[in-house]
Amino acid sequence: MPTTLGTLERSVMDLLWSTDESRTVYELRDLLPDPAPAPTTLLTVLARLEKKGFVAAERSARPHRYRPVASRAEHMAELMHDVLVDSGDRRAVLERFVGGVSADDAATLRRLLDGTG
Amino acid sequence: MPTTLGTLERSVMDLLWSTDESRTVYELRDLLPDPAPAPTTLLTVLARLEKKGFVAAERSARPHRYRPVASRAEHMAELMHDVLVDSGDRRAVLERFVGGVSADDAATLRRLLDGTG
DNA sequence: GATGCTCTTCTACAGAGTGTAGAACTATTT
DNA sequence: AAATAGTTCTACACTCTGTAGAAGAGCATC
Repeated sequence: MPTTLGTLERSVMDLLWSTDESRTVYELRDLLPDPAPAPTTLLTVLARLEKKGFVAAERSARPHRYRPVASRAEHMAELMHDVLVDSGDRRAVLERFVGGVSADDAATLRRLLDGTG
Repeated sequence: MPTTLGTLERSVMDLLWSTDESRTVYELRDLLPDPAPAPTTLLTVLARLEKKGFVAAERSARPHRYRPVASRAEHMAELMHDVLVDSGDRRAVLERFVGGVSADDAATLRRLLDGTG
C-alpha cells in the first residue's frame, strides 16, 4: 500500500487539515473547485484515505463525518523523518538540509533546539 | 511526471549513489540481487530516471555509463525541503520535526546551525 | 565491405494506484 | 409504503512501473 497521495486525495486532505471540524462528503464537494467531483467519487477517495490511515470516519452521524487522523504538521514532519531514516547518511543529509533552509527557518530551528521555541 | 521512485528505480539509484564511479548497465545488473533484471529492463529504467532528471548518461562510452545528477544527500535534503515548502505552516512542521528527532540528530542540528559543524 | 557480435532503442504488456462515477443497496423521513 | 438521502459495490480508463522481446545501430574482424 502506498503512503503517497494522489492529487484529489491530497486536495481532500488539505481541506480536512484546514479546520478542526469534521467534514461530510457534501461539505467537501462544496469546498472543492469547479467542476467538483461526484459525491460517490469523494466517498471512494475517502474510503481509500481511511484504508491508508489518513482519515477516520464517524459513521454514527448520517452524512458520515470525516476527520484527519494526524494534523498536517504531524504528517509533514513524519514524511521528513521517513526521508531521513532511509537516507543512509543522516549527518550528510541534515547538513544539506540545514544549508538549504532560509535564514528564518534556521532561526526557528535554533529556537526550537534551544527550548526557547 | 512523478518525482517519486519505484522499487527498482530506487535500487538502481542506491547503487549509483553508493560510489563516485559511473556505472554501465552490465555492472548494475551484476550488483543487483538475484534474479537480476534483463539488461533491457535496466536500460528502460535508466532512460526513465534520465527523463526524471535523476541520472546523466555518458553516451560517448560504448556501454553507456550512468551517474547520478545529485548525491544521495542532496536528493534527500531536497525531498525534505519539498515537504517543508508545501506543508503550509513551516514553523509547526519544524517544531514537530525537531521534537521527533533523536538526541544525536538534535546535537548534529545544533552544531550545523552554530557553524561548529 | 560483409558478417557476426554487442549494445541500444522501440514497442509492448501486465499489475498497481488513482480519478471517475453509475447501479444497486440501505437508511431516514414523511 | 413511498419518496428521498446517503452509502457501498462495481467498473473502467489512465498513468506509472517492472518487465523484456524484436528490431535496429555501432563495432571488430576477416
